[in-house]
Amino acid sequence: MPELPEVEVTRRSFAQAITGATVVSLRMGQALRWPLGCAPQELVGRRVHDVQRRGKYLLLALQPGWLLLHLGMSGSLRFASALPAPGPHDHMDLVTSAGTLRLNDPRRFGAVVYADRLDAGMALKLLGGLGMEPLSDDFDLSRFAQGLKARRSAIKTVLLAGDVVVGVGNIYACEALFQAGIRPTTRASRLGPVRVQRLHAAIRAVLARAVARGGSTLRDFSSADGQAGHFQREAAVYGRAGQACPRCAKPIQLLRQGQRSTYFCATCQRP
DNA sequence: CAGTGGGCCTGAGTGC
DNA sequence: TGCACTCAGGCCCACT
Repeated sequence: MPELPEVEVTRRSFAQAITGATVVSLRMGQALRWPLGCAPQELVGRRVHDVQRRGKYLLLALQPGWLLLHLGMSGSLRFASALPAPGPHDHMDLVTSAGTLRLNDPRRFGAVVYADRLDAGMALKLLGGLGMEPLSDDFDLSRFAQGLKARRSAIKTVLLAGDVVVGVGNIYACEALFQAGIRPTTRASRLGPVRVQRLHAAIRAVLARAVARGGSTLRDFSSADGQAGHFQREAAVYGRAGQACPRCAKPIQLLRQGQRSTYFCATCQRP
């Protein structure tokens, strides 16, 4: 489940290698979440001059234009000079002068979208509503507090929604709330300044550490150079229902919020 | 208007 | 062994 750390680790694993390369061809396989938005051959000859990230989107800066990539839930990228023939779940091969960027995504929740510019059309629709970047200076404590104050739903739901802060998926929402000592069901608007500050710091800390560990490999995530992540070994609560809380040794609880599993410690995380 | 829940997908896991 | 069923979850969108 690629969340922000996995997407960032993926970005770092091929950004340097592809920067400066020229698109040789683009092959699209089965339909993904949205259509590409242009004819694949239109991209031939364009130079890739940067690989950026916004939330869980990877943004390939072309000259001219942008290629937006989203890994959905089961997507992963590979970048190599030689790849085997594409399999049934390989939905994109971006062949460049430096190597081929391949998207593999069994569940096809991912997306590859071309946009002339980021501030119009489909790109604006996808990126326009995104919240603050948690690992950048953009993640301002007072704006975070303001954003939470305006929301009456459960804090975990607000984190997942991504319009206050981006990139915090189910795993890292559970972990950050544990680290901050906040019950996932607590209404966001009821968090006081001290707990908001703790949560702000916890989100940064959890995500930064996950990036440093190469992300979480729950099923089969790996970065574009094939490296698996290791953060899942350090998870305090996620996926550990019934096991001892690392802080107080009481059993970790599991509940459903929306359609999602929430893991928490009823002792360490206060409503 | 904010909030909630459905649907998209397929592979792994479970129970009979 | 094999089949039917459930679950995993990011994100858009229809609905309340």
